[in-house]
Amino acid sequence: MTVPKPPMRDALVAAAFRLFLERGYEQTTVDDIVALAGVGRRSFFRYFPSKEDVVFPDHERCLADMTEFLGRGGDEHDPVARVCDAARLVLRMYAENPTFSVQRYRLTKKVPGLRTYELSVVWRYERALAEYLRRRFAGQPDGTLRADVIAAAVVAAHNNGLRSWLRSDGESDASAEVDHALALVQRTFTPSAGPDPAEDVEDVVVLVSRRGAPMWRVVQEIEATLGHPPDRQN
Amino acid sequence: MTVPKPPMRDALVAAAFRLFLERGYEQTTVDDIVALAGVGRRSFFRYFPSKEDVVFPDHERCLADMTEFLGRGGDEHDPVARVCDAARLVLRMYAENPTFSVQRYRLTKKVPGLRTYELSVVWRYERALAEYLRRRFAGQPDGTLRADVIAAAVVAAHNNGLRSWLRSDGESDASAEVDHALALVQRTFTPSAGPDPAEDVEDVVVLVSRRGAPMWRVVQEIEATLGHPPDRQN
DNA sequence: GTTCGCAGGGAACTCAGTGCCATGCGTCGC
DNA sequence: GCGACGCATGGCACTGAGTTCCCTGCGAAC
Repeated sequence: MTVPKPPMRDALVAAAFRLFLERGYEQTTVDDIVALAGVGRRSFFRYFPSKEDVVFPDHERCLADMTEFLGRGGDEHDPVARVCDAARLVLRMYAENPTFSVQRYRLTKKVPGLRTYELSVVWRYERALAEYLRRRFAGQPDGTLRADVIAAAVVAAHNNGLRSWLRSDGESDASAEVDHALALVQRTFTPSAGPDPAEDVEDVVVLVSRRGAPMWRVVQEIEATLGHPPDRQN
Repeated sequence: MTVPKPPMRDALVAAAFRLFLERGYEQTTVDDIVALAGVGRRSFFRYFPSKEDVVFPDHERCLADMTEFLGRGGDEHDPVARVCDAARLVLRMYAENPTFSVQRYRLTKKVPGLRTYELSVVWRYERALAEYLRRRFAGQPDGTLRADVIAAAVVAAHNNGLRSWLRSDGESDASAEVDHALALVQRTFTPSAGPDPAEDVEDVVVLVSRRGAPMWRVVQEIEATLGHPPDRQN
């Protein structure tokens, strides 16, 4: 894998952020960065495909981590809980370098180009989650639709918590914020999570009489059958 | 407002798409476009801030329409239903020019730069929806969180239906696809004020053997049992 | 007719990103 | 020890997007 870290890459990131912070992103040219880092211009683009990439130096690795996390099974767990855990990987990356994350947040908030770039990164996370859910929901009615919607909701909740933390300059409790946000999503999409500590589930047997009934009605019926009420809102 | 349509703008769009389709987006330079349209290069950037903008010539107007739609009251309706209706404005714009929309879809699917640009456009729609919901949910616990999540879910559902329609080359029923997708979201987030359209649902009978099973597993079983989308409301 | 305003044209510039090749440097084979 | 090879880096020139500044033509107003 990535055995030792290339020093040049880090030097470029450091130089870039120094200049971005003191004179702004758009006012800084790639030539400025490489001059400060003392390397050739061509080398910059060897490490970063574009000027924007230097602002998000670790997202590529994080995305790979998430893909790997979702790739290795976990199919015995609730799919929604699984993607929530996957989202927490991103939070962890942000939380590893609070000051860096806050600085970057301020940058992306100001510069439209960086905001757009960030969107494309977030989109890739969302697609990874959605693809996983699509696999888990394969064959189910509206499987891909539910997968897309849940993935989007998870990402939105995660970002809501994350940004709340970033706005506090990293003072608040990032995990608590995101956990709270993700809990809401999980509650919403896991149809009335009752005693959830899932163990042996082989012996689930279901009988539904009326095939034409709407799904939400079926769920309601199940909830009534199981005995715990659908704890709506809070 | 925009009294008569500027002919030059349309000429540029037409010329651009001719070239994009026959030789690809990245293989077409702005100089190629203005040469074909018979206008000066400078004029292109007067009408479109960037090369990408020529691919989405009407989104700016649509976004203004949505903002206006959400701006004028409607506060007596269900907020979720309201943003769903707002999302349908976008669908309508796509449906107005099916062939154009399908061509553009194929382009954006291939070209990463256009995909990214589209994301930034979609993001602005999502923000408009979220801002509206934040206003509606102001003062409520987790108001902004719920606003962000619901906006994301609505956009995801809309896009799911929209893309399904685009993939069918505009043959399927766009409204039906999107209505179906948005209905799922609305059902999920509207605090279940009872069975909504409530028709023949009395005869749903369910039997679940194992009470300790996780809810998601039960639902999965039900869906497998039903084997088909149970709630296709035509 | 002169003047004002404005839509468009055009040259020249900045800067991101790419392709090509030279250079330096360490390692391996002999 | 010596050439061969691979690899990281630097240098340079080129394309193409986007911008700045200024020119031209044309219609309306006075």
